[in-house]
Order: sequence, then C-alpha cells, then structure tokens
Amino acid sequence: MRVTGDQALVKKLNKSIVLDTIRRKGPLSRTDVSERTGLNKATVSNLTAELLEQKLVEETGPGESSGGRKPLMLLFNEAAGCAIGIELGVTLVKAALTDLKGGILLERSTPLGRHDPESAFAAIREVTVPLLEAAPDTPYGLIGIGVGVPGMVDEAGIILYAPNLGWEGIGLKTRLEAEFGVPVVIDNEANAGAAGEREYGAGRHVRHLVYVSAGMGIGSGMIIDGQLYKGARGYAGETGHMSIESDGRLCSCGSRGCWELYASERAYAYAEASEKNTAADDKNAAAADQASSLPSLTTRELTTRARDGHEETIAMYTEIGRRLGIGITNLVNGFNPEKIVVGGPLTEAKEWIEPAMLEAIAERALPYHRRELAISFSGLGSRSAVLGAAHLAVSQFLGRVRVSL
Amino acid sequence: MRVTGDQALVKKLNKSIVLDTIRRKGPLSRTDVSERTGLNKATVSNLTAELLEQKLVEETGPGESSGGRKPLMLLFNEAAGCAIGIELGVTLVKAALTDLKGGILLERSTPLGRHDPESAFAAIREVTVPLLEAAPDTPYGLIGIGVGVPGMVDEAGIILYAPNLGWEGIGLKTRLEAEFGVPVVIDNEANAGAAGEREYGAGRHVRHLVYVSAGMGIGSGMIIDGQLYKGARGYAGETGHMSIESDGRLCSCGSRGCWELYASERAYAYAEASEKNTAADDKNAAAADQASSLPSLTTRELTTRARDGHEETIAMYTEIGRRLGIGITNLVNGFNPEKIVVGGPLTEAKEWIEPAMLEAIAERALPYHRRELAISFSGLGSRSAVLGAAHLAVSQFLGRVRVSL
DNA sequence: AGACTTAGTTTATCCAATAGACAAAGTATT
DNA sequence: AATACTTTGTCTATTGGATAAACTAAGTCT
Repeated sequence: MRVTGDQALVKKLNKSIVLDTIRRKGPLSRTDVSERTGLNKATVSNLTAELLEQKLVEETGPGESSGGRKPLMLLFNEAAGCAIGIELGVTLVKAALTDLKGGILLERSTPLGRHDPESAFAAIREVTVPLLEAAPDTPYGLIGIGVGVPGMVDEAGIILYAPNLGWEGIGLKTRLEAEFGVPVVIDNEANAGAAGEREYGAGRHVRHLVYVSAGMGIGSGMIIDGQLYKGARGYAGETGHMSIESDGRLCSCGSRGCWELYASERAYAYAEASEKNTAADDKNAAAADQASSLPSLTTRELTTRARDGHEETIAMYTEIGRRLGIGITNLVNGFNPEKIVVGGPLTEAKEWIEPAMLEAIAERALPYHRRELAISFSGLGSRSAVLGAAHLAVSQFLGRVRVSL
Repeated sequence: MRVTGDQALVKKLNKSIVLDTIRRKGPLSRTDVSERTGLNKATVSNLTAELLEQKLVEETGPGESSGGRKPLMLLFNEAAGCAIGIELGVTLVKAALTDLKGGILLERSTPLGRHDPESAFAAIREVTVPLLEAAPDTPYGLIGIGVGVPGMVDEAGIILYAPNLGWEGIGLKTRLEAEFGVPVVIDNEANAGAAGEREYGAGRHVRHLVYVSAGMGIGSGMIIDGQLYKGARGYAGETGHMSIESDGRLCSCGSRGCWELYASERAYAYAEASEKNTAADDKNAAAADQASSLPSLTTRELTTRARDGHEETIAMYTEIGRRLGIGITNLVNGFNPEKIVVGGPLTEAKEWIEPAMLEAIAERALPYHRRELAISFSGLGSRSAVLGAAHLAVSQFLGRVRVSL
C-alpha cells in the first residue's frame, strides 16, 4: 500500500520511535529519550504522556541525579497485555502465554497424534484454552495469537503447503480468529524462530540475521534490516531444498541433493540404510529408496548413542555438521548476514555437530563474509518458535513505522 | 541513521512520491497525480510548482479533455541533467552518457590490457573524458558517475576484493570524485546490472528481483522491495561461490563445487581438460589442476563452434545450462523472487543454454515458488551494468524516501 | 544560603497537508 | 449563441504536528 506523508504519519512514526526506544533501552528519562532519538524534549513529553495514558509505558519513580533534578524514569509496561505463541509441530503442539516483552507466564503442550486439520485444531484448542483462562487481567487483555507452522504460509495466513502434515490450503488464520476473537498471525516455523531469536535470543540488535532451523527438514528465517523477509509471495526461506549435490539424493520435492537430506534429521535414514548395505552408496538405488522413508531413530536416541561413544553415530553427526556448514556457507556468501543462528531439534546434537560445521564454514566461506560473521546456536532453545510467534502478535499490536532515506 | 518525523520529512516524502509518479507514469495531469497518489490536489499543485522550478518536471501543454477543462500535462524532464555509467570489466571498460531516464546519448569503450589500478584509471579517463565533453548543456550538468566493478565493494566505495583484477582495497570512489568533481557511486557489476534491468530492462515494475550475471564468474544482484539488497557489509550476492557440489571442483576461493565452476565461462576450462584426458573426471587431480587455469577459448569462439553443430560444444552448453538452472533453483527456493533475469557475457550462448536451464528449474524448483516465477534473459543485453551504474547515480541524485507501516 | 545543573513543561511560532470554495477553461445541450 | 454542466487547477482558512526558547521544578555543590 502506498503511503503518503501527513502529520498523522509523523506522529505515528515518532510515537513508534519513542515507544521502541523505551522498550529496548529502558528505563530512560524523557531527556534520555530526547537525546537518543533526536526528538525535541517537548515532543517526547507529549508522546510519552499519550503512551502513559495508553498504559504502554509506566513511570517507575525517580532515577539517579547527575547534579540536578532527578529524572522520572520511564519503562515499557510489558504487563499492558499478553500474547499467545503457538508452535504447531509435526508431533507436538506447544504454546506459551507471554507478556509483551516475551516473558513466559505459562506454557502448555500436547502431543499431536493425527495430522488431519480437525485433530490439529483440537490440539491447538487444548493448549490454548488453559492459557486463555490463566491470562492475567491487563488493560488490553490478549492482544493476539501467533502461530508457527511447518510449511509455507501466504500473506493471507493460509497454509499453502505443509508436507509433514499433509496439508494444502488450510485457512488457519480465519479459523483461529473466529474461534478466539483476537488477531492471529500465521507464519512459517523458521520465520517465527528467526523473529524469536532476533527479539529475545541470540540475534538481539542484529540487523541482518539468518536463522537456520534444522529438524525433520531445514527451513530458514531471514531477517533483513530488522524485518522478516518473506519474498514475493511469502515463501522465502525454503533453503532446505537448496541443492548442495547437483545429482545427489532424490528428494520428495522432485529435486536432487537437497540440503535437508544431508544436514537434517532426514539424513539419519541414509545413515541407517548405509549401515545395512555394506556396498552403500548414494547411487545405490535400493539404499536410496529405502532412505527416502522416514528414519527409524530419533535425535534423542541417537544423541544417547553418541554420548555412549558409538563411533558410527558420531561420524554421522560429524558429516551432518559438515553438510550444515556447507549449506550455511552458501547462505553466508549469498546473503552476507551479520549473524547466523542455528536452532531446531537437531541442535540437541550440537556437541557433535558444531566442530565440523564451524570447520566447514571456516574453510569455505569467502574471507570478507567470514570476517564479520558471528555464528551461534539458538539462545532460546526449543522455545525460539513459540516466543517468536508470540512476538509476531505483539509486534503487530504495537505497530511499527519505518522510514528510509 | 535513525530518522525522526517532522514536516520536512513529510514534504520530502510527498515530493518524492509526486516526482516518482510522474517519472514512471507520465505524462499525467496534476489531478491524475492527485488521484494516483492519494495526495490532495492542492498538495500536488504546490509540489509540482517546486519541481517545475527545479526543472525536474516540465509542462508539455494541454492534454485531451474528458468533458471539461483540458489538463496541463506534466512530464519528467529527463534532460535536466545527465549521468555517466561505467562498467569496469576485466578486458573492457565501457561507459555511457545518459539522460536522467537512462536514454543513451553517447557510448565509449576501450580494451583493458593491464590490470594495475593506474592502467584502469587511465582507461576510465579515456572513456569518460569524451563523454564529459559531449555532455549537453543542462540545468544540473553531470549529476554523477556510477561504476560497476567485478568485485566486492564496501559501503564507502572501496573495492575490497576483485580477484579478476587482482585488486584489494582500492579507493575508487574517492579517486574518481577528486578527478571529476561529481558524486560517484561504486557497486558490484551484478548489482549495477540488477539495477539496470529493474529500472530499464526486463525487471521493470518488479518488486523482488534476482539478476544473475554469468561471465567469467557468476554474481547476483538482489532487489528486495525495489531496493538493492547489500547485506550487512555490502557483500551480498556472491552466489558464484554457492556450492552446488559439496565435494566437487576445487575453487580458487578455497571452497569446493562453487556454482561458477559449472555454470560460467569458467566451466570451459573443465570441458577442455576433459577433452584432452579421456579418463577425465572431476576427481582426476591432473585434469582439475589443469582446469583451474583460465579457459583458452572465449564464448565468441565457442558459440561459433556451436552454431557449426559441434556436438561436444553443444553438450557443454547444455550442461552449463543445466547447472545454471540448478543454482537458480537454489536462489528461487530461498528467495522467492518474482522474477529472475539472467545476463552477462555467457548469455551470448543463450540459444544452447536456455532449454536445459529452464528444464532444470521446471524439474527442481518448489511448485509454489515456480508457479508465480518469471524467468527471462537480460533486456538490455551487454548494457545492463552500464545503464544500471548510471541509474545508481541518477537515483542518488533524485533521492528517494520510503515509508513502511 | 546562594549558585549552579538537570528535568520536564509551557508558549509562541512555523509549516505542510487538507477540505472546500472558487476561478478558469473546456464540453454538451438547447 | 446562450446556458448548464464538467473538469482542472488555485486560493483560503484550518488543523495539527514539531520545535526553540523561555520557564518552572527539583535537585547538587560549595
């Protein structure tokens, strides 16, 4: 939508700047805010007065004097409302009730046995209702629900394609909005995770961030200039289907050599197949077909084995780490992010994956890209997506105006 | 830089909107502009009055009446100034003098024999001076110079690394600004090409565009939401070093299986090596070492061969096309652009490359990404980078304010 | 106690967008 | 040709933001 400039826009922009400054750097005095933002003291005073009235900001009493009148400190009022973040996983539905700063008030989860939409809706209801009931009495109440789903989501919140759930074209947003009567944001699990890490985790204060979520597949959430990049239609980030082996393993997507076949839990199946076939080889059709089915072992089981010193398992994780590094290198060279954050269930095996991953990146990434690149694992653990989803709702509630010259 | 809102910003924004609307959709009447932008008629009148005074807009006389007073049509005055775009190639320096709408007024080029910076400066001077002298007398004169270079450029216009020129840390921007006394913009050749195609070529009106420039290497220019995406430090787009073969050919960058070893002119060397070694194989160390040197044949020579029906050459181009398609698929899945534009010297062999490229993309790209994806070859041919570079200068001159809610 | 500092508010001013009235310049109808 | 209607573009008064500067409030330092 094209936006023209008028005074309402100016006010919206400046109010958003003031709120954001207090939220991120608070507690601050009005004068601090004025100096940090460049806005006039009077402007800050007026806008904070409105924010106080809106209960989004609180005065927390006098601060330290630096040789004159004591400042009245301002703080973002994270208790002005609450949000619910939901991660719809393939086997598990997790949800958290948070305040506006991502503080967790209550969590619930339930296993997801069947994948039909009705079962999933029931599971979502099951985890959400207790949170709704436990929600504290706040000025704004529940401001929204964010959901991270394992699939592609379009701009209208329709789940276009979620292979691991067998879903196509499910209008989750409409359904949940009707059910709970609050705004709902649906996004890809990796995008939610990226938002979570960027806001509350390992990616704070990072402008250009790529979050790589490795589990049963690989997805990436890309944050460009502080904002989720969604691409032309909202499908960006399907890096799991980046081919790192032009004529490699056949993927269910129809392509070959997809990254996630080598560097996610999906790789387990190939390792299993190669254990059975002594003459195992990617070109061995039998092994490959066998492998394209789901792995029989879970990360939990395999990390136990690795901890017991099982060499083949450790070697497998080393190879997965190397392949993760190869794919990440591709993203680094193409995107030049400031930081890469790796998360998802696979990171339970971090211990055996990390060295090979870092080595591959160190050997293969372009020198200038590598030089100013930070790499870390998820700071929120298994909560990246849930907290990110909640933040998507908060972010939409608070609004944000951005100007670039 | 953080920007706060005030009336100056509002005016800048709206003026930029009015100018842009006239530039892109002109000729338009004031009323047309008002309706298209949503700005009040009076506002449009005031702003156009200033634009007329600034000579950036002209009144071209009355238009067709639709049952009332005839409108006074407004047109962007592309003759208000001129720009120079330069492409610093490895073997050739090209330059064009353009008006503010990318219309070419004069072109010059000169071969680049030696690669030391002084020789390159001399070549740039050689092509630029005649253009300066031929520049018509305009209100603003020469508004700036844009340069596309085969390497990585940082935000300050320093060429950090240009392997094909053997340059590291050359301050081209400062040097040229001192020499010509006008603002200079330096960017990667692929970024310049992307800007050119987006503004004047195959990517007009496309918000999310990836331009793939294939020549002696591969570089990409990524346009996100109408703006060049540069990454954290300005090095984004080095997709030529995306590995599409994890343990493939050894690249001079230190990595393996880099895309450009398979899908650019660099692949010629491997084809030559494999012709000589009957037992040729990527794993054959001798062949690979031999190949890592530069190819002995040029695209011009090879396309001649292909035209003559030389089967091995045609097979080589088919393979290059397939590999191009594989890499493009990776970009499409990750980026979800609206359009991919392929350009660069390699596209002279389009005839033999295109079918395999399109087939690979059709087979391998994810269905939803493919469905709304357009793919085309450069609309500006060998002028993408030169025109894009000129546009970078124009764009900086005209300024642009963007707001997102 | 008095001088100085710092925090935050009040006041007058400025400036751009806007709605609506209006003037200008056409077309359509009688 | 006269009149009614339409469309274009300008003019005028108003609105509502930000701002600088003056001012009040409330502290510290000597």
